[in-house]
Amino acid sequence: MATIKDVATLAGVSVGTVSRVLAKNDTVKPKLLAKVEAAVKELRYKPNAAARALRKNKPDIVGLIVPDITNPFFSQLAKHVEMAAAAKGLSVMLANTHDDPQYEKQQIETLLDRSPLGILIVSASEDQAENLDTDIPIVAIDRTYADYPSIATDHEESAELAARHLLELGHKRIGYAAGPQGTQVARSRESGFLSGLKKASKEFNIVPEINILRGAFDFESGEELGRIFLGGSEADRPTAIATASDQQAIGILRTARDLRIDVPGALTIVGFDDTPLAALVTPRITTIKQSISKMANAAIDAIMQSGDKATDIRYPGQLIIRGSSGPVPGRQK
Amino acid sequence: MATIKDVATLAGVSVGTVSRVLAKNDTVKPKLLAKVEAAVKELRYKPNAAARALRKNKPDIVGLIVPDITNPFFSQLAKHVEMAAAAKGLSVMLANTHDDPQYEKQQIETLLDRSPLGILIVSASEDQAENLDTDIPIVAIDRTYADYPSIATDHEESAELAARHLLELGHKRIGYAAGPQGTQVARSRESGFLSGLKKASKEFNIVPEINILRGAFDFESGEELGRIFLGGSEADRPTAIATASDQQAIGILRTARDLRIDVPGALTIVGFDDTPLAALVTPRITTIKQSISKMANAAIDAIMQSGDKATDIRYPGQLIIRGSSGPVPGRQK
DNA sequence: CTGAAAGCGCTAACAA
DNA sequence: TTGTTAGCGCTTTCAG
Repeated sequence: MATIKDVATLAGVSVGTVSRVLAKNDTVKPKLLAKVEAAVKELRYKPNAAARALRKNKPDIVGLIVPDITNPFFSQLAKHVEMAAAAKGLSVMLANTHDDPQYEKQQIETLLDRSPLGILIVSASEDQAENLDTDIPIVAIDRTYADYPSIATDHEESAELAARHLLELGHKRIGYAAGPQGTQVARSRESGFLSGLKKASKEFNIVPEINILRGAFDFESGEELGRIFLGGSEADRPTAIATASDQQAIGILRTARDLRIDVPGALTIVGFDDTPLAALVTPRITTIKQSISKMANAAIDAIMQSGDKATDIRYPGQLIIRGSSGPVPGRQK
Repeated sequence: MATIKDVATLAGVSVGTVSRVLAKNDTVKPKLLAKVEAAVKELRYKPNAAARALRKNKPDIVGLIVPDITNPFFSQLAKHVEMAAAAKGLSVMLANTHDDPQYEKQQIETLLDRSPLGILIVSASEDQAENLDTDIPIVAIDRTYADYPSIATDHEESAELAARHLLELGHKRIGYAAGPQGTQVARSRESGFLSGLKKASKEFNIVPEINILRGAFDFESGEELGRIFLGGSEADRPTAIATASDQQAIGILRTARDLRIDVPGALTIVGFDDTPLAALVTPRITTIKQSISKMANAAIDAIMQSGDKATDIRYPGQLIIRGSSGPVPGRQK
């Protein structure tokens, strides 16, 4: 590979001059400028990123750590992070933790070794995590991570939206499929749902019977919980189930279909996340949408500000009403 | 940030010695080694990646360029690439092209500027692309890219599997939802399906009537094509439709459901890719599975060999039979 | 406006 | 076994 020296020699100028034209420093005479540009072209010269980084000591990559890029929510996040980063001239380094705190630690270390501008993390270890021994700014997305600033949807408030929606539709026997209790995000959604129920209870004059079941965020867990929720007689089982994730919701939908329970006729289902999947199944799932692009942009901004003011940011979720939710059976439309 | 010099000073040794212990060079006396390690710890010393890269001139990142990380197939690919890379001590840089050849070019350029070990690309521009002006090894995955070696599923042969499956089930009126003709991969799958039909035609003694419709790979396109395929009378419309992607298959499934056409009772649907989605919908979709992890590993290997022997690799696809395919209506099970 | 030269932090000879 | 030192390719003073 050609170096800046080669270019300088070929153009008959000094390396300083070449560097100047590369930096678009306008203090170079047109004549020399042309010569240099010609030389650059001829030698197919590409400045060496490592040398530049070393000299300027200003990294232009950000690390993104997610539990599993295969999860639609995270892949959307990755996409938006990449876009937000690209808009600022940053590149993103991707790492998966496979939901393993041990592996997560390792991934963070190797990422840190690359001395990035900062690290964005959707943690698998959440609050058990300890603060890192580094000056590189770290910001948590979607969940918390140790004491680092976190940017997320207001899970509590968002889950309230779902609760309110169900009561508004007249549902009384309500199920809630919660996420793993080890995660802050699952706990927030659950408590938010409960408090939402309480608040809306007065407004709609309904005292709901609530049944909470807990599992993982994934599809299989949804199926499983669904079987428990829907195993009872028609008079016993919930007429509406809210969940902590779209995957759970879809799992429950499957179970409902297996049991020949009509959705939304006999059962209303509400998801969380608004993953693309939610709009693909039949019926399309009513869910809570998170502002992924806003979070991504805020995260990049936070990193670029070197995380000077380490403030948490919360974005409201948005209720997206689709085909999977309807009025309680027996009530006129 | 502390430098190697600081460590050397604190430990009372030379930078060379520090460098040696960092390199795990065993020619350092235990006494000094201990001192150095203590100093490293105390100063929280982290070697500077840029300086190291500059000096060694051996990059340890690979670039991965995909049209859209949000596409389940690509996110799975990204996951496996990341894993394969991590196993070799490499990190991966992610870039999306949003299916835009213009943007793709740009992404490649910025990636190239980071002088990675190599670049893995699932191209959006495919064969229209020109070879790049660089020595950095590039390998195409899933599709071709200019003249670079490509690692992919044998789309032709895999599509034949689908064709054979349909004929084996006794289907005669067959639809094929092809992908965009601008992509090699879509063309291969289509021609493979056709030739598979021809081959199996003798074996099963069926002369199929084939109807080909073309669209994008996505879900919406599937719905649209589905409406055309299934718009005719029951006697006219196909009893089986194979597709170029799972998304198309799911789109068609949706249409079928809207039209109250039973799957697989009245219509068999076969997808392609075996994305997680395929197993989530009802009924689960029969599809062709690609060996993503094998491709990812082969790609990383190819990059690490500096692409000396630029050979294409093709992996066979695998027919995954699930609920969306059944015998032609009227035939006994 | 341009050239010369001093490093950025690190590794790898080469000496000692 | 350890210290010294010459760069890796680039940017950026500082002179001129």
